[in-house]
Amino acid sequence: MNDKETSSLPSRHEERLGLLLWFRLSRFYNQSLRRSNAHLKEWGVTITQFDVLVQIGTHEPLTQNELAEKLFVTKGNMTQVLGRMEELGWIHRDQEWRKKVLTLTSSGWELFHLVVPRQEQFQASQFQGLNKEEQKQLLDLLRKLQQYNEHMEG
Amino acid sequence: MNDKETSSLPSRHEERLGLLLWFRLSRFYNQSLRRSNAHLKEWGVTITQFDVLVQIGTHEPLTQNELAEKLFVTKGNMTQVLGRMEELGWIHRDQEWRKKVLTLTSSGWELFHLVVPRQEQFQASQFQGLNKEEQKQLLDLLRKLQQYNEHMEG
DNA sequence: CCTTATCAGTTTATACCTAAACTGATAAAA
DNA sequence: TTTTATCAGTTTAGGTATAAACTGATAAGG
Repeated sequence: MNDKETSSLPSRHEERLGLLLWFRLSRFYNQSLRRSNAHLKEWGVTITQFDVLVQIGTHEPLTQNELAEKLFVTKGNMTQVLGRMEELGWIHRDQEWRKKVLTLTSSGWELFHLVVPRQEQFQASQFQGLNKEEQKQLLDLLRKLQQYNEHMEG
Repeated sequence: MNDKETSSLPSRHEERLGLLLWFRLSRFYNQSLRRSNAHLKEWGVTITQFDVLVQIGTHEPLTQNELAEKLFVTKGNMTQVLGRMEELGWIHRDQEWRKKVLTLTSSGWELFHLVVPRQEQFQASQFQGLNKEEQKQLLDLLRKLQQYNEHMEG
Protein backbone atom coordinates (compact mmCIF):
# COMPACT_ATOMS: atom_id res chain seq x y z
CA MET A 1 0.00 0.00 0.00
CA ASN A 2 1.27 3.40 -0.93
CA ASP A 3 0.07 5.86 1.67
CA LYS A 4 1.52 9.08 0.36
CA GLU A 5 0.27 8.74 -3.20
CA THR A 6 -3.24 7.46 -2.64
CA SER A 7 -4.10 9.74 0.25
CA SER A 8 -4.23 12.73 -2.06
CA LEU A 9 -7.27 11.30 -3.79
CA PRO A 10 -10.39 12.54 -2.02
CA SER A 11 -12.42 9.35 -2.38
CA ARG A 12 -9.61 7.25 -0.93
CA HIS A 13 -9.26 9.77 1.84
CA GLU A 14 -12.83 9.32 3.00
CA GLU A 15 -12.44 5.55 3.12
CA ARG A 16 -9.29 5.93 5.16
CA LEU A 17 -11.21 8.04 7.66
CA GLY A 18 -13.60 5.12 8.21
CA LEU A 19 -10.77 2.73 8.98
CA LEU A 20 -9.06 5.30 11.22
CA LEU A 21 -12.28 5.84 13.15
CA TRP A 22 -12.67 2.11 13.62
CA PHE A 23 -9.13 1.75 14.94
CA ARG A 24 -9.45 4.67 17.35
CA LEU A 25 -12.81 3.47 18.55
CA SER A 26 -11.76 -0.11 19.19
CA ARG A 27 -8.51 0.90 20.92
CA PHE A 28 -10.31 3.27 23.25
CA TYR A 29 -13.07 0.76 23.89
CA ASN A 30 -10.62 -2.04 24.72
CA GLN A 31 -8.72 0.21 27.09
CA SER A 32 -11.90 1.38 28.73
CA LEU A 33 -13.20 -2.17 29.10
CA ARG A 34 -10.01 -3.35 30.75
CA ARG A 35 -9.93 -0.44 33.17
CA SER A 36 -13.60 -0.89 34.06
CA ASN A 37 -13.16 -4.56 34.83
CA ALA A 38 -10.12 -3.78 36.97
CA HIS A 39 -12.10 -1.15 38.85
CA LEU A 40 -15.09 -3.44 39.44
CA LYS A 41 -12.93 -6.34 40.58
CA GLU A 42 -13.03 -4.95 44.10
CA TRP A 43 -16.68 -6.04 44.33
CA GLY A 44 -16.30 -9.27 42.35
CA VAL A 45 -18.37 -7.91 39.46
CA THR A 46 -17.49 -7.84 35.75
CA ILE A 47 -18.49 -4.98 33.47
CA THR A 48 -20.94 -7.27 31.68
CA GLN A 49 -22.60 -8.21 34.96
CA PHE A 50 -22.66 -4.55 35.92
CA ASP A 51 -24.45 -3.63 32.68
CA VAL A 52 -27.02 -6.37 33.33
CA LEU A 53 -27.46 -5.22 36.92
CA VAL A 54 -28.16 -1.64 35.79
CA GLN A 55 -30.63 -2.72 33.11
CA ILE A 56 -32.64 -4.99 35.37
CA GLY A 57 -32.41 -2.56 38.28
CA THR A 58 -33.77 0.35 36.25
CA HIS A 59 -36.24 -1.50 33.96
CA GLU A 60 -37.42 -4.38 36.13
CA PRO A 61 -39.26 -6.57 35.20
CA LEU A 62 -37.52 -7.57 31.96
CA THR A 63 -37.47 -10.77 29.89
CA GLN A 64 -34.18 -12.24 28.64
CA ASN A 65 -34.91 -11.24 25.06
CA GLU A 66 -35.70 -7.66 26.02
CA LEU A 67 -32.48 -7.51 28.00
CA ALA A 68 -30.46 -8.87 25.08
CA GLU A 69 -31.95 -6.19 22.83
CA LYS A 70 -31.15 -3.42 25.28
CA LEU A 71 -27.55 -4.58 25.59
CA PHE A 72 -27.13 -5.30 21.85
CA VAL A 73 -26.00 -8.87 22.45
CA THR A 74 -27.41 -12.25 21.39
CA LYS A 75 -29.90 -14.13 23.51
CA GLY A 76 -27.55 -17.13 23.66
CA ASN A 77 -25.06 -14.97 25.47
CA MET A 78 -27.68 -13.86 27.98
CA THR A 79 -28.39 -17.47 28.91
CA GLN A 80 -24.79 -17.88 30.02
CA VAL A 81 -24.34 -14.56 31.80
CA LEU A 82 -27.69 -14.77 33.61
CA GLY A 83 -26.99 -18.37 34.61
CA ARG A 84 -23.90 -17.26 36.47
CA MET A 85 -25.65 -14.27 38.02
CA GLU A 86 -28.45 -16.54 39.22
CA GLU A 87 -25.89 -18.88 40.80
CA LEU A 88 -24.34 -15.90 42.55
CA GLY A 89 -27.78 -15.09 43.93
CA TRP A 90 -28.14 -11.65 42.36
CA ILE A 91 -31.21 -12.26 40.17
CA HIS A 92 -34.45 -14.23 40.00
CA ARG A 93 -35.56 -15.91 36.74
CA ASP A 94 -39.26 -16.74 36.99
CA GLN A 95 -40.86 -18.69 34.15
CA GLU A 96 -44.06 -16.95 33.11
CA TRP A 97 -45.96 -18.15 30.05
CA ARG A 98 -43.15 -18.79 27.65
CA LYS A 99 -40.97 -16.02 28.98
CA LYS A 100 -38.56 -15.73 31.87
CA VAL A 101 -39.09 -12.62 33.95
CA LEU A 102 -35.95 -11.11 35.44
CA THR A 103 -35.82 -9.25 38.76
CA LEU A 104 -33.09 -8.45 41.26
CA THR A 105 -32.86 -10.35 44.54
CA SER A 106 -32.29 -8.38 47.75
CA SER A 107 -28.63 -9.29 47.41
CA GLY A 108 -28.76 -7.96 43.84
CA TRP A 109 -30.26 -4.66 45.01
CA GLU A 110 -27.60 -4.37 47.67
CA LEU A 111 -24.89 -4.76 45.06
CA PHE A 112 -26.70 -2.34 42.77
CA HIS A 113 -26.77 0.43 45.37
CA LEU A 114 -23.19 -0.24 46.36
CA VAL A 115 -21.60 -0.44 42.93
CA VAL A 116 -23.61 1.88 40.65
CA PRO A 117 -22.53 5.17 42.28
CA ARG A 118 -18.89 4.05 42.32
CA GLN A 119 -18.98 3.00 38.69
CA GLU A 120 -20.72 6.24 37.70
CA GLN A 121 -17.90 8.14 39.29
CA PHE A 122 -15.32 5.92 37.64
CA GLN A 123 -16.84 6.30 34.17
CA ALA A 124 -16.96 10.05 34.65
CA SER A 125 -13.22 9.93 35.30
CA GLN A 126 -12.67 7.92 32.13
CA PHE A 127 -14.02 10.81 30.06
CA GLN A 128 -12.21 13.57 31.93
CA GLY A 129 -9.97 14.11 28.93
CA LEU A 130 -12.93 16.00 27.45
CA ASN A 131 -14.67 19.00 28.95
CA LYS A 132 -18.41 18.89 29.53
CA GLU A 133 -19.19 20.45 26.17
CA GLU A 134 -17.05 17.92 24.32
CA GLN A 135 -18.58 15.06 26.27
CA LYS A 136 -22.03 16.13 25.13
CA GLN A 137 -20.73 16.39 21.58
CA LEU A 138 -19.40 12.84 21.75
CA LEU A 139 -22.69 11.57 23.15
CA ASP A 140 -24.54 13.32 20.36
CA LEU A 141 -22.30 11.87 17.64
CA LEU A 142 -22.70 8.35 19.02
CA ARG A 143 -26.46 8.84 19.19
CA LYS A 144 -26.55 9.94 15.55
CA LEU A 145 -24.51 6.93 14.46
CA GLN A 146 -26.73 4.50 16.28
CA GLN A 147 -29.91 6.07 14.96
CA TYR A 148 -28.65 5.98 11.40
CA ASN A 149 -27.52 2.38 11.64
CA GLU A 150 -30.73 1.23 13.28
CA HIS A 151 -32.64 2.92 10.49
CA MET A 152 -30.47 1.14 7.89
CA GLU A 153 -31.10 -2.31 9.37
CA GLY A 154 -34.85 -1.72 9.53
CA MET B 1 -32.75 4.70 42.09
CA ASN B 2 -34.86 7.74 41.55
CA ASP B 3 -33.96 9.19 38.20
CA LYS B 4 -36.16 12.27 38.13
CA GLU B 5 -35.14 13.60 41.52
CA THR B 6 -31.41 13.01 41.47
CA SER B 7 -30.83 14.16 37.90
CA SER B 8 -31.51 17.77 38.89
CA LEU B 9 -28.36 17.87 40.98
CA PRO B 10 -25.47 19.06 38.82
CA SER B 11 -22.78 16.87 40.32
CA ARG B 12 -24.92 13.77 39.87
CA HIS B 13 -25.62 14.90 36.34
CA GLU B 14 -21.98 14.87 35.37
CA GLU B 15 -21.50 11.39 36.72
CA ARG B 16 -24.54 10.23 34.80
CA LEU B 17 -22.99 11.58 31.61
CA GLY B 18 -20.02 9.26 32.13
CA LEU B 19 -22.25 6.22 32.45
CA LEU B 20 -24.35 7.29 29.48
CA LEU B 21 -21.24 7.73 27.35
CA TRP B 22 -20.04 4.28 28.33
CA PHE B 23 -23.36 2.69 27.42
CA ARG B 24 -23.57 4.44 24.05
CA LEU B 25 -19.98 3.62 23.26
CA SER B 26 -20.21 -0.05 24.10
CA ARG B 27 -23.52 -0.52 22.28
CA PHE B 28 -22.18 1.10 19.12
CA TYR B 29 -18.92 -0.81 19.38
CA ASN B 30 -20.68 -4.17 19.79
CA GLN B 31 -22.92 -3.46 16.84
CA SER B 32 -19.98 -2.38 14.74
CA LEU B 33 -17.95 -5.42 15.71
CA ARG B 34 -20.75 -7.80 14.78
CA ARG B 35 -21.34 -6.13 11.44
CA SER B 36 -17.63 -6.09 10.62
CA ASN B 37 -17.27 -9.78 11.36
CA ALA B 38 -20.30 -10.55 9.22
CA HIS B 39 -18.85 -8.50 6.38
CA LEU B 40 -15.43 -10.16 6.61
CA LYS B 41 -16.89 -13.65 6.78
CA GLU B 42 -16.93 -13.75 2.97
CA TRP B 43 -13.13 -14.05 3.04
CA GLY B 44 -12.92 -16.25 6.14
CA VAL B 45 -11.30 -13.48 8.19
CA THR B 46 -12.31 -12.16 11.62
CA ILE B 47 -12.04 -8.50 12.53
CA THR B 48 -9.24 -9.34 14.97
CA GLN B 49 -7.30 -11.10 12.24
CA PHE B 50 -7.97 -8.19 9.92
CA ASP B 51 -6.55 -5.74 12.47
CA VAL B 52 -3.44 -7.89 12.82
CA LEU B 53 -3.09 -8.18 9.04
CA VAL B 54 -3.21 -4.39 8.67
CA GLN B 55 -0.68 -3.79 11.43
CA ILE B 56 1.84 -6.30 10.15
CA GLY B 57 1.24 -5.30 6.54
CA THR B 58 1.87 -1.60 7.22
CA HIS B 59 4.57 -1.85 9.91
CA GLU B 60 6.42 -5.04 8.99
CA PRO B 61 8.63 -6.26 10.60
CA LEU B 62 7.04 -6.27 14.06
CA THR B 63 7.55 -8.33 17.21
CA GLN B 64 4.61 -9.84 19.09
CA ASN B 65 4.95 -7.40 21.96
CA GLU B 66 5.02 -4.39 19.65
CA LEU B 67 1.92 -5.71 17.90
CA ALA B 68 0.10 -6.21 21.21
CA GLU B 69 0.90 -2.62 22.18
CA LYS B 70 -0.36 -1.25 18.88
CA LEU B 71 -3.61 -3.17 19.21
CA PHE B 72 -4.03 -2.44 22.94
CA VAL B 73 -4.39 -6.12 23.82
CA THR B 74 -2.35 -8.45 26.05
CA LYS B 75 0.59 -10.43 24.73
CA GLY B 76 -1.06 -13.67 25.87
CA ASN B 77 -3.88 -12.94 23.49
CA MET B 78 -1.44 -12.39 20.62
CA THR B 79 0.08 -15.84 21.14
CA GLN B 80 -3.30 -17.41 20.46
CA VAL B 81 -4.40 -15.22 17.56
CA LEU B 82 -1.01 -15.41 15.80
CA GLY B 83 -0.90 -19.17 16.32
CA ARG B 84 -4.07 -19.55 14.30
CA MET B 85 -2.92 -17.11 11.63
CA GLU B 86 0.33 -19.02 11.30
CA GLU B 87 -1.62 -22.28 10.86
CA LEU B 88 -3.70 -20.59 8.17
CA GLY B 89 -0.44 -19.70 6.41
CA TRP B 90 -0.88 -15.93 6.52
CA ILE B 91 2.15 -14.99 8.63
CA HIS B 92 5.73 -16.00 9.41
CA ARG B 93 7.05 -16.02 12.99
CA ASP B 94 10.82 -16.08 12.94
CA GLN B 95 12.71 -16.38 16.22
CA GLU B 96 15.42 -13.75 16.37
CA TRP B 97 17.39 -13.24 19.55
CA ARG B 98 14.70 -13.47 22.15
CA LYS B 99 12.04 -11.96 19.95
CA LYS B 100 9.75 -13.33 17.27
CA VAL B 101 9.68 -11.24 14.12
CA LEU B 102 6.35 -11.11 12.31
CA THR B 103 5.98 -10.77 8.54
CA LEU B 104 3.24 -11.60 6.05
CA THR B 105 3.54 -14.64 3.78
CA SER B 106 2.71 -14.24 0.10
CA SER B 107 -0.68 -15.68 0.93
CA GLY B 108 -0.99 -13.07 3.69
CA TRP B 109 -0.16 -10.25 1.27
CA GLU B 110 -2.72 -11.59 -1.18
CA LEU B 111 -5.38 -11.48 1.51
CA PHE B 112 -4.20 -8.03 2.60
CA HIS B 113 -4.61 -6.54 -0.87
CA LEU B 114 -7.93 -8.27 -1.37
CA VAL B 115 -9.58 -7.44 1.93
CA VAL B 116 -8.19 -4.07 3.05
CA PRO B 117 -9.86 -1.96 0.32
CA ARG B 118 -13.19 -3.74 0.89
CA GLN B 119 -13.03 -3.26 4.62
CA GLU B 120 -12.04 0.38 4.21
CA GLN B 121 -15.14 0.89 2.13
CA PHE B 122 -17.24 -1.01 4.64
CA GLN B 123 -15.98 0.99 7.61
CA ALA B 124 -16.65 4.21 5.73
CA SER B 125 -20.24 3.07 5.33
CA GLN B 126 -20.48 2.36 9.07
CA PHE B 127 -19.87 6.04 9.80
CA GLN B 128 -22.13 7.41 7.08
CA GLY B 129 -24.57 8.59 9.74
CA LEU B 130 -22.14 11.48 10.24
CA ASN B 131 -21.01 13.96 7.62
CA LYS B 132 -17.32 14.45 6.97
CA GLU B 133 -17.03 17.30 9.44
CA GLU B 134 -18.67 15.28 12.22
CA GLN B 135 -16.47 12.28 11.45
CA LYS B 136 -13.39 14.42 11.93
CA GLN B 137 -14.86 15.76 15.18
CA LEU B 138 -15.39 12.20 16.43
CA LEU B 139 -11.86 11.21 15.49
CA ASP B 140 -10.55 14.26 17.31
CA LEU B 141 -12.53 13.53 20.47
CA LEU B 142 -11.33 9.94 20.53
CA ARG B 143 -7.77 11.11 20.02
CA LYS B 144 -8.07 13.51 22.94
CA LEU B 145 -9.46 10.79 25.20
CA GLN B 146 -6.70 8.41 24.36
CA GLN B 147 -3.98 11.00 24.84
CA TYR B 148 -5.37 12.02 28.21
CA ASN B 149 -5.68 8.44 29.43
CA GLU B 150 -2.21 7.49 28.21
CA HIS B 151 -0.83 10.48 30.05
CA MET B 152 -2.69 9.41 33.22
CA GLU B 153 -1.27 5.90 33.17
CA GLY B 154 2.23 7.21 32.65
C1' DC C 1 -58.66 -31.55 16.25
C1' DC C 2 -54.48 -31.64 13.90
C1' DT C 3 -50.83 -29.42 11.56
C1' DT C 4 -47.79 -25.70 11.03
C1' DA C 5 -45.65 -21.41 12.41
C1' DT C 6 -43.67 -18.67 15.72
C1' DC C 7 -41.40 -17.50 19.77
C1' DA C 8 -38.26 -17.58 24.18
C1' DG C 9 -34.73 -19.61 25.71
C1' DT C 10 -30.85 -23.33 25.54
C1' DT C 11 -27.00 -25.74 23.62
C1' DT C 12 -22.86 -26.39 20.94
C1' DA C 13 -18.71 -25.23 18.64
C1' DT C 14 -15.60 -21.68 18.01
C1' DA C 15 -13.15 -17.38 18.69
C1' DC C 16 -11.63 -13.52 21.63
C1' DC C 17 -9.74 -11.52 25.68
C1' DT C 18 -7.79 -11.03 30.35
C1' DA C 19 -4.88 -11.77 34.55
C1' DA C 20 -1.53 -14.25 36.51
C1' DA C 21 1.80 -17.70 36.77
C1' DC C 22 5.35 -19.75 34.18
C1' DT C 23 9.59 -20.82 30.87
C1' DG C 24 13.78 -20.00 28.97
C1' DA C 25 17.01 -16.83 27.22
C1' DT C 26 19.81 -12.68 27.57
C1' DA C 27 21.89 -9.08 30.26
C1' DA C 28 23.68 -6.93 34.48
C1' DA C 29 25.67 -7.07 38.97
C1' DA C 30 28.10 -9.40 42.56
C1' DT D 1 31.77 -16.91 37.44
C1' DT D 2 27.72 -17.18 39.79
C1' DT D 3 23.65 -14.88 40.95
C1' DT D 4 19.92 -11.96 39.98
C1' DA D 5 17.00 -9.20 37.08
C1' DT D 6 14.65 -8.50 33.01
C1' DC D 7 12.38 -9.55 28.94
C1' DA D 8 9.52 -12.02 25.09
C1' DG D 9 6.55 -15.18 24.63
C1' DT D 10 3.53 -19.26 26.40
C1' DT D 11 0.19 -21.49 29.27
C1' DT D 12 -3.88 -21.88 32.12
C1' DA D 13 -8.31 -20.90 33.98
C1' DG D 14 -12.21 -18.32 33.42
C1' DG D 15 -15.41 -14.88 31.48
C1' DT D 16 -17.50 -12.90 27.11
C1' DA D 17 -19.35 -13.12 22.54
C1' DT D 18 -21.17 -15.08 18.16
C1' DA D 19 -23.86 -18.07 14.76
C1' DA D 20 -26.52 -21.75 14.07
C1' DA D 21 -29.06 -25.63 15.33
C1' DC D 22 -32.22 -27.20 18.68
C1' DT D 23 -36.28 -27.75 22.33
C1' DG D 24 -40.61 -27.13 23.95
C1' DA D 25 -44.52 -24.26 24.48
C1' DT D 26 -48.06 -21.31 22.61
C1' DA D 27 -50.75 -19.59 18.75
C1' DA D 28 -52.93 -19.77 14.15
C1' DG D 29 -54.88 -21.98 10.20
C1' DG D 30 -56.65 -25.94 7.99
